Amino acid sequence: MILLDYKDRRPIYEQIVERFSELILKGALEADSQLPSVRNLAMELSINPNTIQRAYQELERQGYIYSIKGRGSFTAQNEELAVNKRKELMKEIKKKVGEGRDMGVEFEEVINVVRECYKEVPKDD
Amino acid sequence: MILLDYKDRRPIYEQIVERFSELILKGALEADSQLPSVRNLAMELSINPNTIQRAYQELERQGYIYSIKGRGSFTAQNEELAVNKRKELMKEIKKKVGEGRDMGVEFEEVINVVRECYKEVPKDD
Amino acid sequence: MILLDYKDRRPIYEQIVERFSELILKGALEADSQLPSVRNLAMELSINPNTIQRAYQELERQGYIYSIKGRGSFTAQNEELAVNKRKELMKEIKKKVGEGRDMGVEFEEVINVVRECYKEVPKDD
Amino acid sequence: MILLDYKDRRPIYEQIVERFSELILKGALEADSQLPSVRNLAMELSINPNTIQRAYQELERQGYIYSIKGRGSFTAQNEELAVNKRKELMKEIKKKVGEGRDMGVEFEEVINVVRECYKEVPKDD
DNA sequence: GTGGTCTAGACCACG
DNA sequence: GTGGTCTAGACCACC
Repeated sequence: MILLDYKDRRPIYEQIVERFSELILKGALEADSQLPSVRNLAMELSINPNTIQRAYQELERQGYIYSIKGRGSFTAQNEELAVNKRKELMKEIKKKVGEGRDMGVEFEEVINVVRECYKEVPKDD
Repeated sequence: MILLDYKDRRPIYEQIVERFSELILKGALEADSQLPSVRNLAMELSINPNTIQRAYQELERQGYIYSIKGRGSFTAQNEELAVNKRKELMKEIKKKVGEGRDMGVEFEEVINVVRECYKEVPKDD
Repeated sequence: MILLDYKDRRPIYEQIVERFSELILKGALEADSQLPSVRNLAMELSINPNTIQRAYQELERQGYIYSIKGRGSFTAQNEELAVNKRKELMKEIKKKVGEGRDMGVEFEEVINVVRECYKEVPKDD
Repeated sequence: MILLDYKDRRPIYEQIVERFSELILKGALEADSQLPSVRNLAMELSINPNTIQRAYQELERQGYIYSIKGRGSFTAQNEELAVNKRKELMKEIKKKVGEGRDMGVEFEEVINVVRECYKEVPKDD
């Protein structure tokens, strides 16, 4: 469910946050479904529970999940978050495309890449 | 020429590296033109010369510039670098577009964003 | 009668305590009226009877209710409690107003807020 | 500068966050002035550096301070934050006054308390 | 020196 | 069992 990349410069907790937020935004996790417990996930990934704790806390702060002491952590499925994320994503794409244009990438080349993406069959991993 | 953002999470030297590599790749700096000396640039930006030194080292390591002892540092204008950078950029765009697709962004929406980018007059920032 | 907020950071039992003490202090519950039984309330709220038990214990400890073995729990309508609560409330208001003053809130602004509160028709929530 | 209350139910890091945000909002700390280093403050308060780290991280997240690796942490003096905080404060006061009203506190009593607050000479502690 | 991340292990409150 | 806080101590990147 979660794959860690220790060579990645980003901290582990951030990778976990990104992975879960992705799953939630894609709708791969249903609303109010329970996440693995802090201790279990820590064992599974062979890392310290504190690191999971931190990731979950960040996810809660960002509105992706909510945690109840003594019960567990659950997905929040906030539609507003998804909208914002999509907007942000489009902005990033725009920025990247702009950079490419400045470096001499042709319009058709970009279009082809986009077309390729949408040819593929969407897959949940 | 260089604007530092102290509130940016990235280290200063990385900001400098990115700025120069951008200028070089976009062709804003001609080949073999001389960069400001470590000491001058450090003074101008009011930062430690070590930080500039580190940025220049990194730029040299990546092939963007070359240094001649006692003479200074010069832009390398390496075409291979530009090709790689463009490839990398396209990969990133592909990844972002894929994410958008998984989150329900429509094909046309992406195409429109790309079109918009190419309608604008290219500008240096 | 009782609404639980699972996303609230405060423990369930504390929410129950607060709700009952509020009802009692406001006079919404008459003196010596019987509270729902631990078992019934637990069923109604779909939570563990232990949690209700704990809430009732806390309410008894604070003097809001009294329990008779085999009979049930009853409201205490303790006038002293109400006086203390009012004093505590005034202290809190004083503290908040002081904070506001330190942050530059004008005297008139506070007075207006207070006036507004007393213009409204009192409502039970 | 910071006083910890170990009897307080709130976690230590939260007390630190509150204290600093108060000082910043009141203007007791000038903009861009350096905060004590994580290690120093930890030593001074005889607590673990991680706890300070967490407090500073939270302060940064909320926009009260900004931290630069290798340099230190600095106050941000964000005016928007102050405005929001004042609004929030007025809301809280309104709520408390409403509670008091429901419990039989007279209008004049509240007004007197407010007047008292504004009679006092403002003091920084 | 600075902030930032992580581990190991403990204790608490909650259900 | 659950999440939340804290300590002690380590290592890293940055300046």
